[in-house]
Amino acid sequence: MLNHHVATVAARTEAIFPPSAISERTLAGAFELRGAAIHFERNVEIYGEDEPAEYFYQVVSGAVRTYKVLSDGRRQIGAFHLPGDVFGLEAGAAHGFSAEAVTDSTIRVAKRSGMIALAARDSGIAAELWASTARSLRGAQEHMLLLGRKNAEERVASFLLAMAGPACPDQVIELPMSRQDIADYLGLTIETVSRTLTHLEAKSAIELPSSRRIVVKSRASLQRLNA
Amino acid sequence: MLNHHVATVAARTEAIFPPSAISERTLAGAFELRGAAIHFERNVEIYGEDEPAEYFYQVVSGAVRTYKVLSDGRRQIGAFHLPGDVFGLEAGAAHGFSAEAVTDSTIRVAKRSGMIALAARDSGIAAELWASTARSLRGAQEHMLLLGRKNAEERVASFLLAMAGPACPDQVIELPMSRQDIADYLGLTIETVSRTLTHLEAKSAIELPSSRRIVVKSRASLQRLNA
DNA sequence: CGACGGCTTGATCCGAGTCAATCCTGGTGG
DNA sequence: CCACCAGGATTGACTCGGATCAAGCCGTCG
Repeated sequence: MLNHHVATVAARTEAIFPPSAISERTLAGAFELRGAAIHFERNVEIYGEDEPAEYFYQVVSGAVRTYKVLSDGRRQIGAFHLPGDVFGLEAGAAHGFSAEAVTDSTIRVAKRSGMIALAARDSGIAAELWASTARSLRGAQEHMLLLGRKNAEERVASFLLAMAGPACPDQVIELPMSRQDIADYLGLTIETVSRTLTHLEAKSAIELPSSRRIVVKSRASLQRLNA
Repeated sequence: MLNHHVATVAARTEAIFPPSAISERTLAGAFELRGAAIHFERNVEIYGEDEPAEYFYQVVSGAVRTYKVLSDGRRQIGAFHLPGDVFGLEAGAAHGFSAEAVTDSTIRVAKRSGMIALAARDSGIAAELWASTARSLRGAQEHMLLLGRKNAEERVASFLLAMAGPACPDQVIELPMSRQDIADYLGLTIETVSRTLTHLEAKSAIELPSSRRIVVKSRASLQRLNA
């Protein structure tokens, strides 16, 4: 989802409440209290499609990709989850897609049954659970527009703007994911992603000091591509 | 979403409870009691993107499309909603996408604020609200895979199988939507949709007695295209 | 009966995919 | 500290699936 919003909520929660005063009255707080923090190494599976959904997850550090694959191996990444993001919120009994660590990541894990019981008692938690799912849905809607109707240049520009977050001149983006991940997220091939980045550099919209680092030189020209 | 599941829940609810005994303990029941049924004519907007989200909606009869458009008019339909389906469930204050009636439709409308208040009191309602949103998210995930990674023939086959619902030999599909709607749902052009249908007919997977009616002759050959 | 809108069909084009070399570059071991 | 190596990234040549442009067709409704 590339959602920075949840991250700030989590950070704020930690800032306001010293550890001993963390409350279960918020989703982030509930994760703090009930969740074990587990470390996953790069490219390790967190859960697989159709596995029973036993836990809910929150990224503490690192990055996670959620995706589906066709039987012949074609992969579509639905979202990247960054620190603070909650994922794996299944209402049904089984996961609808798989999740893997993009980089070495720390993930807080909370029992689904416990969280649901908590939500049944506390309507505030229930509301946050719902809101978080609705936020994911909104991201998915936006992404369907990209996948169904945008060309390669527009897709890459949208991705860069989402990764860049709030405006800031000469912003440096540190990409946690490979070109293959970006391609599978944008519904393109690595070659097209690479060519498009090179092309954007030629137009001096961005700079590419290294393959995992991108400098946004002209946010405006990226935005123009977003229609 | 082409979700037949919710439809059956609604139908069951009506079957079990005579009107006077309808309970607010279920989402469908809450819609029954609190929702006004409104008629929308073909192609009429139900709500627009970025409008304040004042209501939740449930299809009683007809069909609804939810979609986003780019500034130059390119349109992506995220889901079709059939009788029983709930849509427009926004956790935020504004709608993230637009909704229009595909055909003349009756829509039950319930005040968002009332429904949220009800969910705060009744955790069962809260759970259903969340489950309904999660179901939409799952549909969106599936659709991202289609839009990002399937070819034209696979897209059309997936669509036909989703519209056909549970197996049944020589099943006749009555399409409520135009070729343009199908194209905008599948991320294709009308020409490609039309050609692909003709091609599937040539392979005797389907028959096309009229443009809004499709007979599934070989579910197996459609499924083979689904990978 | 004619006209209009939605659908189909055909011809051609083009953007992204495929296939095939390189080219880094970051990590390793000497 | 430097040379080497492997895997990811870039670049190029060519192909191809679906878009575009352009007629017709057909069913419906006045």
